[in-house]
Amino acid sequence: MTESNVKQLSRAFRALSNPNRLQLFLNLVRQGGGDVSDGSRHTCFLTNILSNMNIGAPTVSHHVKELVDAGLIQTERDGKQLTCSINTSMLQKLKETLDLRK
Amino acid sequence: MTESNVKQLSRAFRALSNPNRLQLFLNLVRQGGGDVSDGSRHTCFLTNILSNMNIGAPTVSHHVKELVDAGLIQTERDGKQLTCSINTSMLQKLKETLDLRK
DNA sequence: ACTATAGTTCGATAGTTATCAAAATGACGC
DNA sequence: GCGTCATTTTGATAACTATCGAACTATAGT
Repeated sequence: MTESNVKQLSRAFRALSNPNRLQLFLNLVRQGGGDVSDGSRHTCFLTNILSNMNIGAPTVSHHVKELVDAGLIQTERDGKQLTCSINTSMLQKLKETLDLRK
Repeated sequence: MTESNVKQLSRAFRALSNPNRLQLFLNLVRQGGGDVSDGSRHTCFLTNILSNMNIGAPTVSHHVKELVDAGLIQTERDGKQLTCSINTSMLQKLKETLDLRK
């Protein structure tokens, strides 16, 4: 495992290390019902999330950016709103990292 | 998923969110060759780790404590040295959390 | 008891992070 | 172009973290 690989992984773990951000991410992941064939697309409605969680819009925006920077999701503007898609390959990498066998 | 569950998970992710600490943890995990039947026991030789990594003893000690507090490992004194065992059920939890199918 | 080795605790510091309120941007419909 | 909704940027602040050197504790061998 190279040093830069470790850095990348730790960055992703960091993105999941804040309770609110993890909750946000899990909302995305669990939300399912993706409108894209590979099932990786989920709508990400910041105001919606906002009403479910106890944090302000700027903070949500910040958290989304962190998740993007960590390579866990991508975002795309869709009119006034955002659409987020989960980066499944990064998820896979994280799971493999946590695997004892191998 | 309860709020306290999310907190617990985010805590574990946080423990893996520092490159040096993640490297340390991976060393333990990959080290294998456990001397215990379930394969979950690994020797954790802080001075050894110390020479492989570029951080001081107090810092290593701190990182180990963080991993313990996060529920990722347990430690036991064995003479002058430490023995660490991986908490496989916590690893399992983390992997499940990252699972899209659920 | 003395020494060497392994690890921990303490105190300090520089850097990072989560959060907010306020202001700014972008998109849409009228 | 104006108002409104959704999100972002900016600037500030309080809290947290990684790291170190120095001092400390614990264990084992002589």
